[in-house]
Amino acid sequence: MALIEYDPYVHDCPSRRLLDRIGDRWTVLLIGTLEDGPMRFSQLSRRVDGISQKMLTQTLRSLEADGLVVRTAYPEIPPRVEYELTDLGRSLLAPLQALVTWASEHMAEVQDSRDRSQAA
Amino acid sequence: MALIEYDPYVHDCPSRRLLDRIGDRWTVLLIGTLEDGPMRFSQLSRRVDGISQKMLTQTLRSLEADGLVVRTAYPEIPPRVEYELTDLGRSLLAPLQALVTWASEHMAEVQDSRDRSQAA
DNA sequence: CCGAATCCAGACCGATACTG
DNA sequence: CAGTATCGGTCTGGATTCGG
Repeated sequence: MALIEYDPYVHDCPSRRLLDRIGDRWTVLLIGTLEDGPMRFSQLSRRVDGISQKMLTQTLRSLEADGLVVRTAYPEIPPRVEYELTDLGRSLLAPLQALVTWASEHMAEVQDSRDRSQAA
Repeated sequence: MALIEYDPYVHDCPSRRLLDRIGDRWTVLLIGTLEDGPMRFSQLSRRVDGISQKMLTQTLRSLEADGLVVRTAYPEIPPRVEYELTDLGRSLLAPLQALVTWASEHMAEVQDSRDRSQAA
């Protein structure tokens, strides 16, 4: 199978939509963090370094809408909300892992190349 | 190996930098197109639907800086320039393929989920 | 504790016009 | 053919403030 589908809607093919989804700054980090099991909002906030409350909320909502994460609110005082990967969400871990492995093996080369072209 | 590295630089880990790279609208489409072999600027322009000249140039320059693509200019009239994946660039095809496969298998579910939550 | 809502600076990117 | 330069709208996302 070719990597890209050459049709008039290539800019709207599944690959393109997936990349729209995971291409933002936080989605993959959140999925990777939730790999360890259900987690509360405040836990995620602490474990995902640098994320703002707004983006955490926003990204979780998107993941929920996409069916990758389930949100469970417990009607307690104080409120407790847990987020957990769905089966669909977990099925995305393997392909992401392939990318992460590539990154850990090759990003040094990429960085070297960047540095060299920066010098020029 | 965990998907995400939990250190103070999690927002700057290799995975993060890779995603910064391939997360934009065109990078993956270009790499996928160049899978078929060396290609000229105008060919790329035609095959990657919807890309503007500006973004094509810009994305190719980034890919070149990262060592994923080589640019070869032939001093002819009219000018001819060819772009080709490096070994490093080609090594990225497999992990990307894993993502594309996931997308083709599961994006319908994601879309359904989106539609349902949109209705609500 | 878990968010929602607002404001706003800056990045992104398409369109257009021009060049060797 | 293969770009470069510039303009301007859109979108992102951080900071802040407020609510249940």
